[in-house]
Amino acid sequence: MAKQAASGSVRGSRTGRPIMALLDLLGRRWSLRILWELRGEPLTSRALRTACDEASPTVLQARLTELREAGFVELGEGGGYGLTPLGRELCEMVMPLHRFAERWKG
Amino acid sequence: MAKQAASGSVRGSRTGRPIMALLDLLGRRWSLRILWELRGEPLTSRALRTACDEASPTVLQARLTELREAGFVELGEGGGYGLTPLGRELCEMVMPLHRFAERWKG
DNA sequence: CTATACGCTACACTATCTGTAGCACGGCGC
DNA sequence: GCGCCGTGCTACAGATAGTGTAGCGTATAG
Repeated sequence: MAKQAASGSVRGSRTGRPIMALLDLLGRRWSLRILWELRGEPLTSRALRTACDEASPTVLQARLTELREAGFVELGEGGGYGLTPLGRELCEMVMPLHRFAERWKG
Repeated sequence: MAKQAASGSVRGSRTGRPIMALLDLLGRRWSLRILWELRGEPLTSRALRTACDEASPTVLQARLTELREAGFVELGEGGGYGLTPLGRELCEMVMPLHRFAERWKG
């Protein structure tokens, strides 16, 4: 499953506008969550799975591959997934959501 | 479809942490896109559908209901969907993604 | 009474996600 | 060598969510 990931066109990028591709990529299940859970130090695939409420490894692996192809996540040499500088930058934009969420459902 | 939306628990909020509920809500297909398309003036359901690349009305309607229950979107008296103050605030956090996306896939 | 547009829904089909199991590879103790 | 874990990653059946087309009920015109 999950095949046509990032290389040339992500679903939603039919218009060619990068923002649409990004919105689509982040709008898939667990994408935002993965970015969020990786905000600290790198996690192994299993630690990530635990952090993500035991989501099925199938999707996690698919998202991880997509996010890697997009250049946001990388697999460290000694194992464990971490954010690339680009991914960390993206993560910075997600962080404010934390405080927002607290106010939203407090 | 689309039943257990926002009221008490959104999928992913099993831990009770608001950020997870928000991340989950925004991580559904078209959620972010809808927020993005509504950044300007209110749109009618059909205009929104057109803006969203002719996505099926089924999901759009489902997302719209969820976002309305979450308090981010509202249906104006004379028709047309617009952002609530809270939704506009959330949208402000999505906006920076535009420039980021441009640099990402230039 | 048409004609149009609104928000919204039904329904069959397809894509995507879930949950459980298990693979190949690599270290580590024995 | 041997098992024993822990990696990253995959298979596959069943469940869920999304797609695309059609159409409803209401309202506002002409």
